[in-house]
Amino acid sequence: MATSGPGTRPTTIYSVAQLAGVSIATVSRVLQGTGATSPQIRAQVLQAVEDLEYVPRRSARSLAVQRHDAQGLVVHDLTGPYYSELLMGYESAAAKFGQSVIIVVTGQREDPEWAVRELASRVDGLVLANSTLPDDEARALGRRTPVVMLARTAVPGCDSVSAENAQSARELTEHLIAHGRRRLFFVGDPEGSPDVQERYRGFTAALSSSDASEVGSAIRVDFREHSGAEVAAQVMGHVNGPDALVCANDELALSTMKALQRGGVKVPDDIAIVGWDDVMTARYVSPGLTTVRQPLFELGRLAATRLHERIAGAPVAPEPRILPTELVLRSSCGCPETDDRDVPWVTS
Amino acid sequence: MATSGPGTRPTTIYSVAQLAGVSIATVSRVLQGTGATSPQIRAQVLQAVEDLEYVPRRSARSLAVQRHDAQGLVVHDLTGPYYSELLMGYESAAAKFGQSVIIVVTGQREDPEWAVRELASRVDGLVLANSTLPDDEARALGRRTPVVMLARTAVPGCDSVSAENAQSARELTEHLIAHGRRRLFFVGDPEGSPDVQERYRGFTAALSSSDASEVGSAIRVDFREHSGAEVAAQVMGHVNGPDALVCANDELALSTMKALQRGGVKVPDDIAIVGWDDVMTARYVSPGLTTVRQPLFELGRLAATRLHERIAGAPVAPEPRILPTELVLRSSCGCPETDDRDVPWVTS
DNA sequence: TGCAGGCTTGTAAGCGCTTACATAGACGGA
DNA sequence: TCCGTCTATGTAAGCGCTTACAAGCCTGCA
Repeated sequence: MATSGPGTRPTTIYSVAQLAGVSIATVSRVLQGTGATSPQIRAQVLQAVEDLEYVPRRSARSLAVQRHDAQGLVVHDLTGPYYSELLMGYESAAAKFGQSVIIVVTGQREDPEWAVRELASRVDGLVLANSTLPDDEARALGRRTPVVMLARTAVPGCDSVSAENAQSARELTEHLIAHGRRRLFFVGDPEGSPDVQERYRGFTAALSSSDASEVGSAIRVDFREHSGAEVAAQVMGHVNGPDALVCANDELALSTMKALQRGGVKVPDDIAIVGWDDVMTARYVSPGLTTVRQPLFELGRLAATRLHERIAGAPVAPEPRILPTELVLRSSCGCPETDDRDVPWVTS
Repeated sequence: MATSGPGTRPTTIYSVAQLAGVSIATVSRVLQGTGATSPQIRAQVLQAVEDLEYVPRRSARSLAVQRHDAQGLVVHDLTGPYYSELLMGYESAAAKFGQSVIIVVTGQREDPEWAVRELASRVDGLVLANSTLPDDEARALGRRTPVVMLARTAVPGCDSVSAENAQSARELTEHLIAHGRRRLFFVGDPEGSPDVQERYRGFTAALSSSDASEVGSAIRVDFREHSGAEVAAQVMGHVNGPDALVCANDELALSTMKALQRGGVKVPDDIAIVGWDDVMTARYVSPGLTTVRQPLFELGRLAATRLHERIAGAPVAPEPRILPTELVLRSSCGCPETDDRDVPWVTS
């Protein structure tokens, strides 16, 4: 029979106690399930709660118990399929632990550090993704609250989860070399993020232990889709241009591939192209894009889980947790076209 | 020189006051910028704040001022490009207002209503997307806290923002009819969401005011990518099957198209296919997918803005706010292949 | 010299909830 | 019948912050 119109004072634990004819302590005990209560009283309280549509104020509870039951997730941006799946994994795990998740996107912020500090004051712990805060700031945070690093280089005193990069990059590159490619270029900016840096490392490692002629330099461009045209222009100018492109992510790979095709270049005959992430588009284009699949959902889930453990008192894990990735061979690398029935519909 | 190791009591406004040699009220005033303070004292306080790395506890402040500076966003899931862009728009606007955003994904929850109630107790207002809570529950919430409906049918007493559906669906359908298509089917489940329902309405409206033979029934399948094969199977069985498919979203359209092509059906010659959302893949496949572009970023931003206004005391808008969508004609509908240079890289 | 009035600062009362501790019954054994 | 033990409930002291109000100080004018 909630009579909480606008203007009425909102219902508090006091209203409930009054209606049920008990003290607020009893109401609290009934609601928390802590302390013994007689069935009789419990029923009365529950009835009053229902009548009043009472929901305890989180802030009051947080203040009293010094706990927020919330986790903070700090990412640089949210564009692309990468983050939505990560976020799904994260949220679902957090939900399972009864934790809310508060998101901060630092990309466009004028003052990310402030935003994160403010965030830290309303959660029990933080997950920091790459390209959000500098390491020293992260470490400082780690001293005051549980922090889990996501897809970034480990920082002492903080947990860290990420997907494997260098090894898969190496395998991917070796795969291209096995296809007979010799003039391989890396596309993307290794300085841009630790992930890309690792991939570049794997790329050069594969090259240096092979007889591929070029030293595998990088075509440094921005991460996103619009860089493709730029790359294609650079590539098509050369007489002795690359015969294989290892791109830092799929968006880059796809847009480059499209720009090249539009310019009359045959993929993979003239140039092989591979990417990273296995976005949806990768399996729809022609030729299918060879790429590396990251367990994004799992990564998100793991981050949430680790943070929850830390919040619950677990010590910092000594070693970073690195999830394995998976080569997805389609035909942009030179492999024969397949039916690609292995679509990851049942990922999680 | 923060000495806040584990074990030390965390720094509060009291520590700061003590270190600065003033009362907590003064610290508060300096930090809030409310009330006059002498430059002298202010400097001392600020210094102490810095030394202690003090950040006010949000929960204490929220309790005192009865405000959270946070908004809740409730969505059914987060998969696909739809939500990531929406979320970007939402978060960026909220950040501009100094609001945190807490996300709840109802899709996998055992008890969404509880989750939302709990959410409501830690924010100043809520945005409810479609397929999350039933209308009556939404209305009930709207009575206790500002609520903005997102992409769902308007509920009296709540604001509402969404993208236009019926009219574009109608235009899309008429476009197919203009291409000479006569046996049009809708793919997707109109019962599934208000959005789809609207699109179906536009679809049938276009048909009934034309001479297209079929009455335009719907092939009812689930929203997501995996339904494509199912649709293709149904379609290919018929002798006099459809010559055009209007799909509820791009994932459905794309997977159906792929399955059909794999089965030897020519798109658009044998069957035209159109979708909805203009996901990234739509411009990479061949033939390019004709679809409808929704202003997702803008939609998110608008929702956040409207909610913020409501929280600030603005009254409920009498009319739902409906953003225009845009037909993106590529070639899966039968239009000649274009270069499709109009990629929306500069959307926002 | 005295005092009104404007600044600055301190005091203390909440905000709504949890929980340690006190208290009052109920029950059973001697 | 009395008392010790439990058990169910109430009392009240915080949690850390804001803010109305009181109080003290200084300035300038009569």
